[in-house]
Order: sequence, then C-alpha cells, then structure tokens
Amino acid sequence: MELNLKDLNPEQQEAVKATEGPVLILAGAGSGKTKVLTYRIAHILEQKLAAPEEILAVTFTNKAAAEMKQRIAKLLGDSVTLPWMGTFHSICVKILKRDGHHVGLGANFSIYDPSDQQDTVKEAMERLKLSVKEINPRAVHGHISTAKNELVKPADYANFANGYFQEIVASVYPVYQEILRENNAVDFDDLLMYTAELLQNHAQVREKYQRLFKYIMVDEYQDTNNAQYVLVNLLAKEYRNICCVGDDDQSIYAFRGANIRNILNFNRDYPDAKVVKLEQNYRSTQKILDAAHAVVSKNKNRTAKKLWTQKAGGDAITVFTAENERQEAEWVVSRIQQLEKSGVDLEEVAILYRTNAQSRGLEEACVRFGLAYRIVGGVRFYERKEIKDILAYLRVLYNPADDASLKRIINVPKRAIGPKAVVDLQAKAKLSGLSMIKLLLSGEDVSESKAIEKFAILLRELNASVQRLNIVELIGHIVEQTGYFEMLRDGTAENEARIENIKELISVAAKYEEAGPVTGLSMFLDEVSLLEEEVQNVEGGAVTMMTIHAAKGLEFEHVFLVGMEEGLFPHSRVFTDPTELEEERRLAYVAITRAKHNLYMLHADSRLYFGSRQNNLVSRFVGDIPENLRSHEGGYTKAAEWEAVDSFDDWKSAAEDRAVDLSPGDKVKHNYFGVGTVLGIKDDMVKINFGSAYGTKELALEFAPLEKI
DNA sequence: GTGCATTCCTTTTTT
DNA sequence: AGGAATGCAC
Repeated sequence: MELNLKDLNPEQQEAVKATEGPVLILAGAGSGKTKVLTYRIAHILEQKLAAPEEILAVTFTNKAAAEMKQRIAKLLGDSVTLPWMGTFHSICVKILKRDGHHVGLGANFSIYDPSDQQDTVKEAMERLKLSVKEINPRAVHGHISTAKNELVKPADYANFANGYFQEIVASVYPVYQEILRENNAVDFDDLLMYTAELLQNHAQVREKYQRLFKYIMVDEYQDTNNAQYVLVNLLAKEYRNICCVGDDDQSIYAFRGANIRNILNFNRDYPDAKVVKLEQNYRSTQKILDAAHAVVSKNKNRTAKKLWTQKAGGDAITVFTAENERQEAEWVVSRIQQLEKSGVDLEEVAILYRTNAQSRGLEEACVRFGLAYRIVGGVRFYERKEIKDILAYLRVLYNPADDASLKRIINVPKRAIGPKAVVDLQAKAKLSGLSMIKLLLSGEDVSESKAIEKFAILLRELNASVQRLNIVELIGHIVEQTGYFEMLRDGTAENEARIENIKELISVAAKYEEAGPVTGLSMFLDEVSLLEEEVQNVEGGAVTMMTIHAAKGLEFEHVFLVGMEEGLFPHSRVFTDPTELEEERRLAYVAITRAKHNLYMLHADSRLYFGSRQNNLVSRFVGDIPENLRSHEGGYTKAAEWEAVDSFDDWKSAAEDRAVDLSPGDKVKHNYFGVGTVLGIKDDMVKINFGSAYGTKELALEFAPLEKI
C-alpha cells in the first residue's frame, strides 16, 4: 500500500517527513495532530527506516493509543505489526515486567489503583500512630505522588521537607513505600519512578532500550511530568530521533505534576531541533476560534500564536442564564432534543463540565426527558466494588505477597472472618516469615478458627486451578466457588447490575483467553489496572457527558458548557494561586475548542452546592469573550469583574496589603491550623503561634490562607 | 461478628 | 445531598 502524503497540508507534510533528529511539533487545537502522528509512523514503516518494534509512540490515554493503532492499520493494512504504543504507564509496565528485577521488583507485582493507594497511606499512618482524622491521608498521598513524579525517593524526601505538613509526609512516605514492597506492589507513580531508576542506574538495561528505540514520538508533551521527561529524553539519547507533539495552551495537568516547561524548553534541550507549527485549524468556525483566543490570550505564560481557519463566520456563542441548576439542565436537554428533531446526530453532541459532581443533575434531566446519554469517566470501571473484589481475588492468586488484596476479600462474601481473626493470622504470618497468603497456601494448621481453615481450603483449590484454567474460566470459577455470584443473586436491581458488570469484566478478559493459563492472567491484570474508564455502550446515538479534562482530544459539532460560574469554573480552589488560574484558563480554551459549529455556555444564578444554595457570579471566561461573539438568552446581566485577582502583579500587591495589615499580637485564623497569635513578621514570612496542637509556624504571607480576626 | 444508625466529610481535574 | 466511616446494639 502506498502512503499518500497529498492528504496533508505543507506543514503537516514537513512534520511527517522530518524523521531524523529532534523535532518539535507545536500543534494547535484541531490542527490534525493525530493525523500527523499516524502518518509519521506509517511513513517510517513504509520507508523501512525502522522495524515496528524499534518505534516507540507514547500517548496520553489508552484510548488515544487505540485510535492511533486503528488508523495506522487503516493506512498500511491490518497485517502490519504495530510499534510500541501506549501510555507512559503501560509502557513502563512492559519494561518493568522484563527488567524490574534490577530494581528489586518481583515479576508478579500488583499495580495498586488510587483507592488501594489511599488504603496503603492509611495503613502507613496507622503504623506511625498518626491520626487519620487530623491529617488527611489523601493530601499525604498527593504529596507523595508529587514527590515521585519529581523522582524524589522516600529517603531523600526529608531533605526537601519544609513545614509541618511535609515533615509528616517525610515520615509517612518511607513507610508507605515499605508496605508496597511488602506486598510486591507498585502505585501508578512507581511505574514511572522505578523505570527511571532502572534506566538511570543500570547501564546495560539503559543501553538495551536506547539501542532498541530508533524513533520515539511523544504526544501531549505539554502534559509530561518530570519523571516522564527524564524517561523519554534518556531513551532518545542514542539516536536522538525524538519527536514531541504538543500545545502549551492545552496544558491542563499541572495538578498531577505536568511541567509545561518541558515543552517550552525543547529548544534548549535540543538546540538543533526542527520546529514545525501547525496553526491551521480544521475543526471550528472562526467565531469559536476567536472566542477561544480571547480567553487564552490573557495568560502571560504562553508562546504567542493564533489559529486560523477557512471556515469564516459561524454562529455566535449562545450564553444562557438559568435560574438554578435544574433549569440549566432542562434547558440543555430540551435544546438537544430540538437539535435531534432537526436532524442532528446525538453522537455529535457533548455536555462538558468542570467537576464530576455536576453530572448527576444532568443525568437526571436526561432520564426525565428521555434523552439517550453516556457518561465518560465518572465512576471508573475498576472503582466498582464488585470489580475490585474480583481483581483482588485474581491478585491474591497471581501475587502471593499481596496481603492487602487478601484482606479485601478474606471476608467477601461473608464467611465469619472478622478483624480479630485477620490480625491473628497476620501475626502468625509475621512469625513464620511468610505472607498471609503463602501461610494459608502452605497447608499447615494455621488457625484454631474453623472459618479460616475453611477459607484456606478454598484458597488452595483456587490456587491449583490457576494452572489449568484460562482467564475467562478462572474468573467464572472464582465467582462460583467463592459464592460471590450467589451473594449477588438476591434479585435486587443493584446486584443484578453488579452481575452484569462482572460479566462485562469477563468479556474484557476474553481478549486474553488465548494466551492460556497464568500468562493470560498476568496480561489481564497488567492492563486492567491501568484501564481508565468504562466504555458504556448505548444502543443508537447518544449524547456524551464528561469533564473537560476527559474531553481533551475530542471534537463535537455541538458543545454545551455548563456551570460557567465563578467558584465552579474557574474553581474556587485556584483563586489563591495565579498559576493555577492560568491553568483554568487553558482548560476553558480546551473546552471551547472542542466545538466545531455551535457552542453553548450556561450558568445558573443559584446552585445547590455541598448541600447549600450558592449564588455564583458569571464566569470571567464568559466575560472575556467579546460581546459581538455572544448571543444571550435568559436574564443575563454581566460577567464577573475579577481583574484584580486575575493578574499576578495585582494579586501580589493584595498580598502585600495583607502583610501590612498584620502586626505582632494580632489574632489570625488559618484554614488548617486554626486560631493563632502573630509573633512577628520578617520579609514575606510571618511567624505565628498556633498553640499546643501545632506549635509555632513560619508561613509565607503570600500563600498562607490566613484571616485576621 | 454482623447489621443498623448516626456523624462527618466531601468535590477539581486523572494515568 | 450523598457516601463513607464510626459507634452501638444484637
């Protein structure tokens, strides 16, 4: 098959043909980025510049990888062997399965999902006798995650720790890591950190992969974190054929460690880099692009650029002011039903929101009005209780060090094994130097508890079956033998749905049926832990609902952007930090540029939030859009005027004002530490005594959430 | 050891 | 408002 580059515009062709040396492709929203990447890979393969396994293509989501695979197959024919393609995390799993033993990782390691990770933090805190009530384990985990993304190891964290909270983290982090080790488990961040460590410290392994990957491509480079940055640049050292694609305006993952400077500094890292700018947009009308530009160009931290399109004109952006969130949802749904009547395909319609919590009201409205919908994200597949249970069973059988998974299912379904029996078993295991699972499997008389004995017999039987059953049979065997299905067969709709979910899991597992026993189990567990979302199949057309983050990379004819309110979007949590405000602005840019033809922005004068009513002002992002691009419905008055906090300089002077306000002896209230007394102020730091609970703290005036009382 | 009621805590975004 | 975690009665 002949690859036809005539399908591409001159810049796109340039990007495809520039195979050798470092290349940066600055690809604006809707500029055909995926097309360029797929053609580029196809081009390299077709020109026989490299074998498929010598190409590494990193994408941001599994979905993006799947789509790219499909499109390459379409270009070159189904028979083509595909390159290494996937997310950073999935590629790291692949590498660690092969070579992880160099960094002390057993081959059968478990991958803990976020809730397992949080449980592990809790356990670490319990071991340290830290109160889970006073210190939020989630926040602790957040800090550990950040550290790992910066490749800061447990032992080194203390050197960076600054302030009360980080000292706590410094004590928890090593214990957390130790527990993961005990269970032969890793968290998501470990996948990156261990792979980086592996490549940094083990020359043989490093050179193996450096020589293997002749061509490396990284999508969404603006959203890479430090660990990912180290990884790709290390891998690219041998051939230097590294091609990074991204758009600094679409960097929206700083909260999980993404560093926008990675893309901004590409030229510094590779002074000989070829830079290709894709600025022609094939997606949206000029009006939509103008609106998006009006919002994002207020950011200071960006490279100057402007998208253009041949689709001049277009409809104005409809802004609807609703009385409350219920009316907002109803307006969206009825407008979509009007569109449907006029022949619009529901697959071309999306409702986007800032937070997952907003989906509920919209979902209700869809049900009430009978509009077909699907939610992307929300409750993830692996977050469902029944799925977690089944996966825990599989992990126990796969990784006999994984006592955390054992604890999850040892009494599910109920088999009269309470917390006390578990603690006893744990103690015995510790004495014999085995994991609880291994002890149970050993067949020794481990407990006077009849219930435990019975469970041990069950476990041994399941363990034996791993060798002879393929993954589909194995799951079926587990749900029957353990009584899990029986527990769910009580006729309630809820449990019916659970059974359906497990069947769905089995159909996912069918992909690995042919790999045979053990291998299939291994492949299945590795992949399913990193699976980001459930794909809900809805018969016929349906509207798609999701967060703006989840919508990145997608496009729709009609986009409804709900909750355009100060406090929601931009979210109130970012008001204290101008860099985060810039990220919200980029998020708004991403949201607006999802629309091809029509964009609707909604806000409600009154909204139920946290159980209480709030009256939010219209989002500043609406106000940023020039009036001649908007058309209003409902009782719109005007957008919030928040310029004072929008600019870093002004905001700083506000902080300085506050500094002048405080003097020794003043009583202040801190969001976290409570009430305290100001002891003194030096430069931009303030020293406050918070009493016996937290002692004396030095806080940055600029950042501390302080209030004078 | 299990089941129920009450409290309390949450919500930013995700691999 | 809703879900998880805790505390209390069987």
